[in-house]
Parts: sequence; structure tokens; C-alpha cells
Amino acid sequence: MKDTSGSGYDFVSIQKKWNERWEGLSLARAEDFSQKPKLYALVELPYPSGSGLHMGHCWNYALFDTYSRFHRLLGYNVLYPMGWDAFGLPTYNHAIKVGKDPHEVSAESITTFRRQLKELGLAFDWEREIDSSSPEYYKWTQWIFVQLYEHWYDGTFARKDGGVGQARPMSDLPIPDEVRQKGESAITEYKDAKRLAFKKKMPVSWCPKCKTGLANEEVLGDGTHERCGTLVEKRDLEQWMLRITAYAERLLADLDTVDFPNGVKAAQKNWIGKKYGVNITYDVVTEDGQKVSEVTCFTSRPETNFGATFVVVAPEHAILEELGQYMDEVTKKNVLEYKNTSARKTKEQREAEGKKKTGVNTGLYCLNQLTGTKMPLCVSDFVLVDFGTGALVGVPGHDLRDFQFAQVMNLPVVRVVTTEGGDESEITQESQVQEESGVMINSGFLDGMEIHEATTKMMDYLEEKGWGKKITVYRFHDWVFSRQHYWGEPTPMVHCEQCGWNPVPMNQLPVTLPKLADYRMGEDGSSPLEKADEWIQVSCPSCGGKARRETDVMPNWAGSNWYFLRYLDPHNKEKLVDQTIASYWMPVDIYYGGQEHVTLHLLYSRFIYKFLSDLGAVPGVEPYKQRRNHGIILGPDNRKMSKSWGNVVNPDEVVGKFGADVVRLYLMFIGPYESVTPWNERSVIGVHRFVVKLIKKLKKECTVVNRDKEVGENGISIGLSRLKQRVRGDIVLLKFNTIVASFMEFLNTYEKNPWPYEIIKEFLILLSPFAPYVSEELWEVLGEKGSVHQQELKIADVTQEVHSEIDLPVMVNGKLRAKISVMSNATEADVVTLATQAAPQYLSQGYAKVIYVPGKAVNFVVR
RNA sequence: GCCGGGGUGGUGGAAUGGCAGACACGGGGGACUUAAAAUCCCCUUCCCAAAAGGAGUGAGGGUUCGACUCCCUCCCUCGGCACCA
Repeated sequence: MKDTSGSGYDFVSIQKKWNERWEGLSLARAEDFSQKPKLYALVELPYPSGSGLHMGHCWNYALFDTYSRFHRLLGYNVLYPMGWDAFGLPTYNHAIKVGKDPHEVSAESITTFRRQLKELGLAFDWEREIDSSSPEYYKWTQWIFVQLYEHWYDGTFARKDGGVGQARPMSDLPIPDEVRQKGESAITEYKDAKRLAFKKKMPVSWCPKCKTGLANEEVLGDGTHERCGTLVEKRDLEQWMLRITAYAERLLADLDTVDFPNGVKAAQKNWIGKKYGVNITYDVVTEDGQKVSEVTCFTSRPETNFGATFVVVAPEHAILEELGQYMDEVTKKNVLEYKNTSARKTKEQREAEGKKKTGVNTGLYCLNQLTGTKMPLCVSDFVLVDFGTGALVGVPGHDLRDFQFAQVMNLPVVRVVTTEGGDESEITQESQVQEESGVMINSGFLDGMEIHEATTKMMDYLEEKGWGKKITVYRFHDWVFSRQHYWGEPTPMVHCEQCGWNPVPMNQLPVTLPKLADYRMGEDGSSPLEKADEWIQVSCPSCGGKARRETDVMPNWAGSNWYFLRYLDPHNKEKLVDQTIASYWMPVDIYYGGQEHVTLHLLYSRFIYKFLSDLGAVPGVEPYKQRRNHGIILGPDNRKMSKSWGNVVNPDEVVGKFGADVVRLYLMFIGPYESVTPWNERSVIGVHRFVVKLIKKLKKECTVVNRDKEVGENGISIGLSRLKQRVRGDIVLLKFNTIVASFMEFLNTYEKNPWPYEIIKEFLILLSPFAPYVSEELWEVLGEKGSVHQQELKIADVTQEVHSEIDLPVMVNGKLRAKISVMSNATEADVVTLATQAAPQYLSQGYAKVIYVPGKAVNFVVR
């Protein structure tokens, strides 16, 4: 395809020539504090993998390269940066596979990526390039961690911006007297329980293939690791955790202030899963009524509590151990066995069980204060230990799952809500279980009330009596922030036998990742850094005694949480980012990235930004003003591109075959920016034809061009001004596909017309963000000096548009019957007269009414 | 089950209250050529032999002079969440 057809399009030498010439021009340099309006356009930074750039990257970056270039032409100070999310599992796994040092593998991949991006003609501000795995960068990732460790969340603190809740230094943490009285270790324990970064032993998801713990967000709905597809297990591990749940309320509320797609907002709300309800505490009693403990149940529907007949706790619930002493030996054994069996159940087994609940009775009871009855206390794995309190109060008459459990366990069912029509019959089957509507009965002071009205009444009542406490619970959890592998930021913490955990002092950051002879993971899941003896041994920052470094590293999200801030001030040695520079550029005006990051990166980085905002380190409270998700480019066979399908389209190959401009234009033309569309080489050829035709036409026009030729008010001039309007309107909406169509339409329409010099010049400026090489080449052919990319794009105001002759549809009762040709500013009377003549056969009986919408249509209403 | 997208020719897709199918692919016919490739011209939603005409944007109803577009009911499909109390 390399100019074999005599097309005059030798893209190889054109690209080579301009890549060299552009090198010194800094076409994409963003200037801090420029008087021009700023535009921060951000694309997700890639993790550089061994296989090179994939088509999805190209799509993502080419579209926003065009967006950025276009705004530069309009006079914006545009920041469009690029960097490398080089830490993390993909690079690490690849290094292990090829048996090299991850440092080396990562550097090689970055070199490939950078070359490929440049060959696509992407104009990034390379002076701001960052690498999350470089010590200069991860010094600040570690600094953020230390700050989290050194802060606690005050949920009642009145913020400057009028909101409530803020992170505050540990030194401001009030220590309650009862804690103080217990002494130093109690105070330390109390403090540790409040920190935003804290260590906790807990069951975490564990990937047996990657041999590391995972955050809940990294485990897919089917229970597999989102990176490698392996079924995850649960393991008890000591992990560093980040208290993201402290920010739940603000993460939810501030969604209303940003321009994100509905789906993204909904997914984040779903993920956070806020629920309002009440925690009711019940006395646990033995058969003969002796109180032995208490259990707290969360419920969002307390109004049905007169119908509560049992309490169920999760098999892992801590209370069971304590209650063991009050159970007989057989019961105790049953409970333990049940716990072990359910721990071994896979997700599939649970799903297969479906409605068929399982459980055991503890022989103990909970006292229902409302009815004075003793409710059996049971154990079942349909109760989740990590939602609410891990215990629930069963109302089998009005909750389907409770009913199913009652059936299996032979527990009584009491009706407290009537079905439609006032049905008060006994509930004996699932279909009778009423959850959403009805009137209260058998419920004392609630009788006669509509069910939802009774909810608040009951909450108030329980609180008044001191039996319950209103509470908001969240579905999501604190963020597991430790990984037992090598290729990540070392966690900047030191453990001393005497003083416990201490953060590495600021002046000793970064804690650099040591090189290892063998950087593979231990078979037992131990961190590879355990092998770095010298590195581990340090003196305690607090007492100077012997201490050990933390050997777990941070997850791959750690570096990408805040990377968009480092682009602003990439070489700052004193601070993460200079406040005044950040105030100039932030927030990110538009952020374009993948749907898969919605509850991962996008939520995490909003959390970290809010924390940094609490520290006063960054302006505002939200990092991204506008977010758009890109779609997916499928293989030509309509399946997801994958090596196993053999349907991967390699960017190097297509750029080599068609040239960068054609690939860029095709990526825009392929469909809407968020669509899921197959790659179609036939369609690439369509775009190639357009480019060749354009070059042919313009080269011809350039040689016959007469610089004095009048532009005048001819068709092509009006056509070009309309094209400009369309391009400008569509680029704001990211409708790149229709823009390319408009360019094609323009060429088709005016292919036979002469193109005056001024028209060619303006056309090339308009085209330059879309096809940077071709337009620059033709700019030179035209005899222009300088770069087409440094010109100013002038777009006239819509109102100044010249009136011209247009086709106007003539409709009768909304049906198209004729067309007339009128001036776009013609008077209604003239239009109606013309229209009447155009469709006489439909108007012979006269008409009742005429509606004229200038420029759109004229419609006669005939009755 | 809940939440969020989407459903338009043979295909990717245009049109967000005013000419349905822009633009492109594919297909058909023709020109050029010894031939092929490339290129150029014409046709290409469906029904009817054609014209005239009619039907038509997942289905049904509604609002409107006028609906792919707005409202209601339903179906299908993709994505997120889900034994979440």
C-alpha cells in the first residue's frame, strides 16, 4: 500500500521528515500560569507491557491528541501529558515469565511504548513524562502513605468549605479518659484503631496464582482475580488497610458536583452501597432465661419487628466463640462443623444452594423486647459476616430469605402486614411473603399504619427505648493496601519490638526498592523482600534500636491514585506538587479512560484527592471535572482482541501499512467514542481512499493556485464555514466519527470546484489536529512558512453566517409531499405561497393551519 | 431482583421534536484495461414488473401540526451490583 498505486501518498517519508522537524518545536508544551485559558486533558497512563501498545491505547490517545491539538489551535493552553504506570502485577508477571529483572523489563517496555506513541503522531508534553516506578516519583506515593498513617478522620469536624468531616493530624486526636487510665499501650492501641492507614489481621482475598492478597475491588463477581482469572481464596493475613470508608459520605455526595456519565455515578453509588437503618441489640439468654451476652442486628426494616421470630448470625461471627461455653457438647460441635463446611463452600456451591438455606441452632435465645418472646439464636451462611453487624433478626412473614430459613429450621412465622385487600391469613408459602406494601397488624402501636410510614415510627421508638441505634452502613470496605510481591512501592514503615510500627521519616524517603538476586515470590506466599536481609535491618526511627522494614509492597493502584498531580510539577524535590501550580491547572477538565476502572482507580483516586485536599495540599475536593469512558475495539471477528483468538490487530502493522494519519482518522471514524465496535480493515481502506483523494486534489490545486484569486461569496466558502461550525460543535461532544464524515462530505461536494488559496489554507489548519502529517506536508506544498500546528484557527460566529438558498420540505399533515428551494431568510408569506404551489393536489380543499419553522420545514394541517 | 446503557438497511453507524438511513464498508451495473489491480460514473431500506403509491427506526399505546427523538406499558440485549438484612 506504500504508494504503489501512484497515489502520491508516501507516508513513510512524510512521517519521518516531520517527526524529525517537530522534535525541536515543542508543539505540545504546556505553560504554567499562561494567560490563555487552560485545558487539562487527561488520558489514563498505561502500564507498559512487553507486548507493546494495543489498539485500545491508540484509540484512547489518538482521540484526545486530536482534542488537545484542536484546542491549541483555538488558543487554549493545553496540558496533555503521558507517563508510565510501571509498578504492578502485569509488569512483574511478565518479568518472571521472561526471566529478567522487572527494572529491565519495564525500561524496555517503556522504550517501545514511547516509540509507538511518537509514531502515531501523538503530541504529548514529553517534558512532563513520569514513571511511577522511579524513586523520584514513588517517594511521594510513600509520603502519601505516611500522611495517611499520621492522620485520623474526624467525622464531625466543620470544614472550611461548609461540609462536615476532615482528616486531622494524630496529635489532634482526643484520647478518652477511660483509655488514658488504662495506660500507654491502651493509648497506642486506641490511636492505631483511628489511623487512616492501619494494620489489621483479616481474611482477605488471595490469588493463588499471583501469590498475593487482593482488594475486594480486584475480585470479580464470579470470584476470580480481575487480572489473571484465577479463583481467589480467603486467607487470614496481617495487612495494611486504608480507611476509605471514612470518606464514603463525601465520595457519594460530591458525585453530584461532577460531570461523569450516569453509569459511572450509578456504579460508584452501587459500590459504596449506602443503607440507612437501625442496629438493635438483643440480650442473649439461655433456655431458662439467664442473660449471658448481647447481640446486635442491623435492619433497615424494623417496623416488622413484632413479627421477628429468630436471630441468625454468620458462621464467622465472633460471638459464637464466646457463647460456646453455654452450649452442650453436641451443639458446640455442630456449630463448629457448620462453620468449617461453609468456609469451604465455593461461590458456585453457594449459588447452587440457591433458595435452600442451611443452618444450625445454638440452643440459645434472643429476647424480643417488643413482644417479650424468646427467639431462637441460629447460625447460617446466608448471613454475611462483613455486612452490617454480621447478624440479622429474622422476620419470616415479610422477608423471603427469612421465610426460606424458617421453613428449613421449623421456626414460627407471624404475619404483621396485610396483603392487598386486607388479607390476614396465615403465611404458609413463599408467594404470600409481603415485602414492599401493606398495612401493619399485630404490631401494637403501629397497627393500621402503612408499612413505610411505620419504618420511621419504629426507628424513633427503638431509639427512645434505648433498644436500638439509628445507623448508616456501607457495602464497600476499607481498602486492603498490602501486596506480597516484589514489583511495587515499598511500604515506608518500620517495625520495632519496643515501639511497634513507625513511619520512615520524611528525610529518609524514598525507601528504595532493593535489587534482588531472586525476585520471585515465595511459594508460601511470603513477600520476596523477606530475602533482602540487609535492606530489612534498620534502626528504629523512634528509639534507635533494632527494627525491621515492612516487606509487603503497595498495590498497583498506589501510584496511579495521584499521578495527574505529578504531571503538573514533575521535578519538584520538596513537594508532591507546588500549590500555586496545582491551583492553576486543577481540576482535570476532561478525563478519558476505561469503564473497568470505575470502582477501582476512579474511586480510589477521588478518595486520595479528598485526603490531600484535607491536608491542604491540593485545591478543591474533586480531581476530575468531567469524565468520559471509552469503549472497546473488538477483533475483526467481533470478539474481544486476544492472543488466544488470534485476532489481535497490531498497531505497528497497521501504521506501517496505512500510515499514522489514516489509522488516526479510522480510529475516529470507527464509531462513537464510547462504542464497542469491531476493527474492520475494509473501512480503513475507505479512510485511506479519502486521504489519497484529498492529497491528489490539493496538490493539483496548489500548483495551479493563483494567490490573488478572490475567495468571494461562492459555495466553497460557505461550505467551509459550515464545516468549521460542525467540527467545532462536534469536538466538544467528542463526536469524532461525524467530524471525519463531515470532512469526507466536504471533499465529495467540492471535489470538482477550484479551491482558492485562502480556502486551502484554512482547510489545512482545520484538518491538522485530525491528520497532522498530511496537513503539515500540504502546508509546505502550499508554500506556507512555519508549522500548520502553530496557526490560529478562526471560526466565525454562527450568527454571521451568510444567508443562502436551501431546500425546505413541504409537509401536509406531517407527511413529506414536496420540496421547495428558498432563501434561508425568506419571509413566511413567501414560503407559504411557494409551498402551496409546490403541492397543489394535497391542498385543493384548502387548509386549516400552516406551521412554518424557518430553515426546518413548512407543514399544512388539513382536516 | 436492583441500578445504568443500548435496540435504526446486508455491515459499522448518521439524524435528540422538523426531509429517517449522512459518511463509510459490502453488493449490483457500467467505463477504462489484452487482463487484473487501482481509479471513475450510476444504483443499492422494504413491498409492487415499473411508475404512482404504500410501509418502515424492538412491540403496543399516548402527547404533538409533526416522534428514531418526549411520556406510559412490555420484550430483547450489553454492563455494574447482588442470600446486602
